[in-house]
Amino acid sequence: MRFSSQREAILSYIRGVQSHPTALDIHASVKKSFPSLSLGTVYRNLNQLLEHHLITAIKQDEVVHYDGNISDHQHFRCKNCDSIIDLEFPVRDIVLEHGPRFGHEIHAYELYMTGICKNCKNETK
Amino acid sequence: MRFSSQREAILSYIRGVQSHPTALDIHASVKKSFPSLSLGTVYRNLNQLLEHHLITAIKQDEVVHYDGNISDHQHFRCKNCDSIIDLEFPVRDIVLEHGPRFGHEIHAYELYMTGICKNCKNETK
DNA sequence: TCATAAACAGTAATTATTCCTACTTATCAA
DNA sequence: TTGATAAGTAGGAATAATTACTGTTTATGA
Repeated sequence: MRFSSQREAILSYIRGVQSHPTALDIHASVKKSFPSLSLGTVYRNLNQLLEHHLITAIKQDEVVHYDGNISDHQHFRCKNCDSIIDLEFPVRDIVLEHGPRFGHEIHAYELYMTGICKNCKNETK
Repeated sequence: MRFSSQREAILSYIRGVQSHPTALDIHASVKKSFPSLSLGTVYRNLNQLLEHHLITAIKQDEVVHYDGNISDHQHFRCKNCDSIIDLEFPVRDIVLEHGPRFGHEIHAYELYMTGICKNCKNETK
């Protein structure tokens, strides 16, 4: 995989934010420094970066969100403000403990939660 | 919510299979007994059934899959044969145990796994 | 420096899902 | 049992996220 300046800009943008941006978000932001950046290029690069495991995708929503944090963690989406928040649960442990008895080869897992985030909960009080 | 014959046919089809069908699958199958059934009707009913918690949706794939089993369970998708298999992990326990310390109100959770299923693993041996 | 494979921009195409409209049907009160 | 009406349906148009295509540009290794 080559590293074009567009690709680097896209990757460093994703790595630099906590917000789990969508392809459109990424396009809008990176376009500021690359005015000619096309949306197709964003998608192509996202797929390349995914294939090389440099980023991950969150697909539970209608739109795909991307995450530059590739450490083992989970996601929580607030139904009120729609933000996606990183959380850490010991999912790996229960997958390793209970997984083997089903007989399948489990390569990856993902725990996704929804509800009302701390901020929204306090605001409505 | 009224119960039209189409709606009943769609629900009983989903409840009667283990395969986690897509809207197209459901349309194709239920159309055999309701030749005039339109795809729009299938989608509208799926959304109604979801709202009333009579079915659940699996959104990790490119296409949405539907599940008539509303008990607490998890899903595993085989990357080889693409089938989705029900599994039971004690996810509820770790969400109840570790969830509260983050301060968010967790309403729902979903653990999704991918890998190679038992059958495909044995076939390639 | 050059050859070439990969990447790019721009645009067209695809596809799952939703929306819209006119018609039909289930339900419930009189 | 009959009407009124709100909900449901079929069929097709519209939407929107994503992918594919084309001709041009650029990164990389020899």
